[in-house]
Amino acid sequence: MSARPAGGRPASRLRTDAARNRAQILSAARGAFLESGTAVPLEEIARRAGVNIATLYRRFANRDALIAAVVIEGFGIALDAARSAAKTAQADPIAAVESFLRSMIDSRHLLVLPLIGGPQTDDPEARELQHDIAAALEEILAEGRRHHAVRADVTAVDLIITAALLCRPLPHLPHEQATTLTARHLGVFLDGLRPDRSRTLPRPPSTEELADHLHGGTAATVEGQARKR
Amino acid sequence: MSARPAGGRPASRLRTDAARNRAQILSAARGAFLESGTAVPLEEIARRAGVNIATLYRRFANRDALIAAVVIEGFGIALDAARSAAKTAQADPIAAVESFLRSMIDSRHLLVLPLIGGPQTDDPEARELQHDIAAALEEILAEGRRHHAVRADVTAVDLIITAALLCRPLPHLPHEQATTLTARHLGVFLDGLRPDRSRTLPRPPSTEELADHLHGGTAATVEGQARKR
Amino acid sequence: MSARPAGGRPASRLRTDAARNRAQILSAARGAFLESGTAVPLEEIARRAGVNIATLYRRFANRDALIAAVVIEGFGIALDAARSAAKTAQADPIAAVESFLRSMIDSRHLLVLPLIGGPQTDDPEARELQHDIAAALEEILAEGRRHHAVRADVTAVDLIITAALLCRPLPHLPHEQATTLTARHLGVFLDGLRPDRSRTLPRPPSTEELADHLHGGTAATVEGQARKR
Amino acid sequence: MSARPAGGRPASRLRTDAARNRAQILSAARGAFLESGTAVPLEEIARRAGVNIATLYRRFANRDALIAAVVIEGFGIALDAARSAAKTAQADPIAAVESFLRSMIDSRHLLVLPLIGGPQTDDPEARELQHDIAAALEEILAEGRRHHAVRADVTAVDLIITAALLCRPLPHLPHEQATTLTARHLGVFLDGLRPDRSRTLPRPPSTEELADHLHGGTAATVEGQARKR
DNA sequence: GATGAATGAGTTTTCATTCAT
DNA sequence: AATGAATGAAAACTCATTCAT
Repeated sequence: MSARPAGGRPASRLRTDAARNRAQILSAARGAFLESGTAVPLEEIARRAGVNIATLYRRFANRDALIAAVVIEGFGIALDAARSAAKTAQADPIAAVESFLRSMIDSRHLLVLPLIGGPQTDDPEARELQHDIAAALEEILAEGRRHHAVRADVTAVDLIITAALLCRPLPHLPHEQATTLTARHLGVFLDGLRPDRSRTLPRPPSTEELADHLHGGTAATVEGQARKR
Repeated sequence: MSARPAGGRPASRLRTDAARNRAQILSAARGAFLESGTAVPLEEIARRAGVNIATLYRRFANRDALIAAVVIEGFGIALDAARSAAKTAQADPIAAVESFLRSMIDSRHLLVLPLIGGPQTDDPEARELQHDIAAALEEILAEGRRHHAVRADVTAVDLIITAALLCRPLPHLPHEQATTLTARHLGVFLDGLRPDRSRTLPRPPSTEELADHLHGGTAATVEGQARKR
Repeated sequence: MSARPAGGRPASRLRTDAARNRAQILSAARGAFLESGTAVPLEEIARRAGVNIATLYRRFANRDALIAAVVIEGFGIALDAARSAAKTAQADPIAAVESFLRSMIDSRHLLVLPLIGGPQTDDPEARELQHDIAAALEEILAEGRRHHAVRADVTAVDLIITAALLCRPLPHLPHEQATTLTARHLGVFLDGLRPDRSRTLPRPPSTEELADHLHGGTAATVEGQARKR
Repeated sequence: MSARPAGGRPASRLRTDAARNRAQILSAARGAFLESGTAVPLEEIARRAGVNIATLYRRFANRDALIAAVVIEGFGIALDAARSAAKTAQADPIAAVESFLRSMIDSRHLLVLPLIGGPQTDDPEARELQHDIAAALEEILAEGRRHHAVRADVTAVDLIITAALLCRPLPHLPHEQATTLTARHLGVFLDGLRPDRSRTLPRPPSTEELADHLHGGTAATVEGQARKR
């Protein structure tokens, strides 16, 4: 489990009711982002949370801050999953990979597009979490390579990308079918992870090249945040 | 190749200049959607296209109509790719699958999220195109199964889903890196397609179950269209 | 009968098809004004008339010109009614008044608010028609006074005002009920026209005072043209 | 006097400043509707009221809501007038009718086309007010019939219609002349109300037939609201 | 003479954000 | 700390009017 509370920034100094408001706003934001994109009117989020818009603003300076908080929440969950999977890596590395990715898929409604595919945030806390996630995954892969259980040319970044691909919703499909189809894709992918591979993967970008982009930087979202407003 | 011009709806009865404007608007919309999401101000699209906003409205009744047109354009391209790949399926089915999926990735800037993952449209023309794409892919897979070149439990829908996953941009990454990482994911996936599979895929939804959703229905886009406005 | 064709400006020099277009536009305008007010989009009038908006503009320079034409058409009808009634004034003056006012009510869908209450126009032709109407009505009243059949303090302007009041639609009521209620009001009014009057009317504005306003001038419409656009 | 403040909807739960704004907007709307019709740009109303357009929208969801509020305000005034007149009915019924109708004319700038002739609203509050007005007028007429001071075939609806006819502005005429001419028409009408009538009125629509239309229903305004936009 | 097309100039409407209570 | 209220600034959408075919 991650050391910090999954919700992100310590809500320590908040009055009880204020803390409850904050949690409700985060939860409402998650749902609203999921249903209507990160460009939903903040007023709708406030309404869902049952608080006044001004209260939302007191808690989160602006839309970006709110997005960041939601993303960090998701990263916390992802980190928990990665570390949890890493603990089982010695016994069965590929099962650990599967466990991580399945866990990601199962809680993708909580993640709300964290990882790379999701809403932009350059919050330092988010960066740190991403770094820790990569480390845990690398640990799993190292174990896999040592046991010749996983093809050697796969990296932690590949797993993160895979998680990003799989977690993004297929908006036209009902949840259950989307889950099934995603699981099928994952099944094929996991089979492809075995070391008796038949094809060579293109050289991955170096970690350095990637570092900046894995985190902040300028984003070009396709379906994305659209206007920042 | 598809019979219809890749541009989608027959621009038949349009005056020459009007047809040119229409094409420019579509192209501008594609680019703008790609960069800023489908919620970009229509005025920016008009500006990019070098026409007045009212001209855009004369051609496309509203944002949804414009999105539908862009999607249909993308579906046309996807159909061309699927049919083109199907022609080579007899020689090497798995190469045909690879050809289709690479083609999708390479032209994802033209597709602008068509297939399942993309912006919603229930245009009947879009439905028809989706149906034709599925048919061409099924043809490839049938050939693959006959030659024992492709695992038997994979369906056309799996390929469509895969294309949808791979085509969606990783907004935080520069184009080149995104392409590389996507190609790596694809490499693993293709290896997983081989028939000597080690794991069983969950039962796919029946075509009937899927049919409705592959097309219209209620959408819940995450980063998606955001508010319809 | 009025000398000129009721349609207003002689459509003499128009090609046959152009003349037909002009008539269709006028008719469409009448209906549209009646249903949706004089601020209806001109494009809707064109659509109703089955012609292109540019054709409408070729025929009528702008909204005001179109309104004027419709009003003049109505004035022509009113003048016909007044003259027709005047012919019967000698036999029964008050019946002549009744005939005129009923005739106005019956054809109010053709009048589209001409007279004073209606859409503004300062077309000289309209002024002339108004003058002629007043003259015919005065003729009736003179006869009525001579026979002591009509109270002496009523003037042609009173009748015009009455026609204006009665012709304006009661938009919330179905046609039939509106007609009945208007007829009832008219009945009471006609009874009040008898010479054995019990009350004194306030002094009417002099013809000079009125002249300008009976015609053009600045208008302040209440439900009126609204924005000139 | 009516129990409710003439301003209509109880501004109860509004903050003091907000209530003041609301009143200013209503007043500005009344004036603007009067001068330029109910299709005036809402922005102009906001400007007159000295508030931002968004403030207007916060108070009134759209043009129709604003119109309804203005109409209700007018109905409140009309009800006050009717009840006030009813109190004097015993002494002189016809004077009470006159008092009501004159009162309507005098405050027609406050009414802004309430009653039947005016802008459409199907607000339940408006319906109730209309019903109460009719009741008060019927009371007057009953008294009149009892004293043989008013012809027996006249109903409350006739008086409402008369008020509607008289209150609608004659837009081409300056206020003073319009008032004089309206007063002259009223004079004749009142003389026609006397019981020694010479003509029979057409059968009035039953209250039931009328009920629905006196209130909501589909409207077809001539100069009216014009497009709803 | 007629029309498809284009556009400039509004108008309505919606938000993010700030302020005063 | 929470909220009702206000607002500036952007969009979306609509029209009258003109132009080129």
